Amino acid sequence: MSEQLLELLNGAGVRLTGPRRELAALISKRGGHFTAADLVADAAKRRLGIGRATVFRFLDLLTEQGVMEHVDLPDGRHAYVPCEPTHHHHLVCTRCGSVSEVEDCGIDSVTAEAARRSGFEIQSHRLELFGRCPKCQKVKR
Amino acid sequence: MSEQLLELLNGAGVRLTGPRRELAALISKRGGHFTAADLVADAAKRRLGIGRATVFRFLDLLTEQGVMEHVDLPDGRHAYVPCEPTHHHHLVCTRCGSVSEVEDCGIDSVTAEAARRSGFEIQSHRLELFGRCPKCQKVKR
DNA sequence: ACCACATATGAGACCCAGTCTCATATAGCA
DNA sequence: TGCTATATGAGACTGGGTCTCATATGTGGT
Repeated sequence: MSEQLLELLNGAGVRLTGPRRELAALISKRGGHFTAADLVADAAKRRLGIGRATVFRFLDLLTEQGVMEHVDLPDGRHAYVPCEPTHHHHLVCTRCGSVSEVEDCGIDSVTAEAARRSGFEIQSHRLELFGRCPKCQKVKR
Repeated sequence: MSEQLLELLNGAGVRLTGPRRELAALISKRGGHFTAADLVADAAKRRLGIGRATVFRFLDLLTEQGVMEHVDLPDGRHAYVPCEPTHHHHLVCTRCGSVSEVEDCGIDSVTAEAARRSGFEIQSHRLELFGRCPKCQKVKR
């Protein structure tokens, strides 16, 4: 799983450094979303000596490569989520934090309709869905 | 326009204080979105002696009342936008910053489809559309 | 019109996420 | 193996937002 990340970076003209390997492993060990602070804490816990700046730089790098994205949780916190480098939307479980991806599910007709009504020329959009994943639906509320 | 805000607050068991009246006026004077820093600067420019904390508290208050919302601009900046207290989505002009609202444009079928495919039970969603408003489309790029 | 008191305020310290700088280290090619 | 562009860590810095606490003020009851 973290090999995928490294492989991708390899093909993108970036160096495969020690810190990057370690961070890739930490990220893949966390399923779902996490905050930058989580990752910094993970690294600190293992005494890897990785600086905050390096963590943020790595997250930026992954984001540029399209395998990481920002999500704003319903409570306003910022999270990062690993994902496929194609256009898609996120389904975030508000209980366990896991994230699924859905491809376009007919959103184009929605944006077209919004454009028609408003006169806007729509360039991009952001859709985030929050709810309970199948596993968490089974847990009593 | 700012009367609407004040009227609403009046009915919500909050006090109509001087600073709140002034902030309501400043907000209604700005169409579209603005950042908290903008509002702080507006107040400072008029030497109203309003503290930062008061500005943020007022924005929170309006958000609780549903007449103000957070929007994350495509460039990552945080903005506040005044809006109707019903469920809707925002169309943000990336050139002039104006904001329009659109009501549900068939998004329910999209969320239903996403739920079907993923097994998630969807509780809420957030959709933001970015583009050019009718006025800005006429300006040469 | 006044009072009492809950609620709101301003000032500034504080916190957290993220960025920048710069001297040092290192991946990866020749 | 050695060279050099690229990446790193430390820590200062920024910007958005929160907290505290002593003071001020709106408002309901008289």
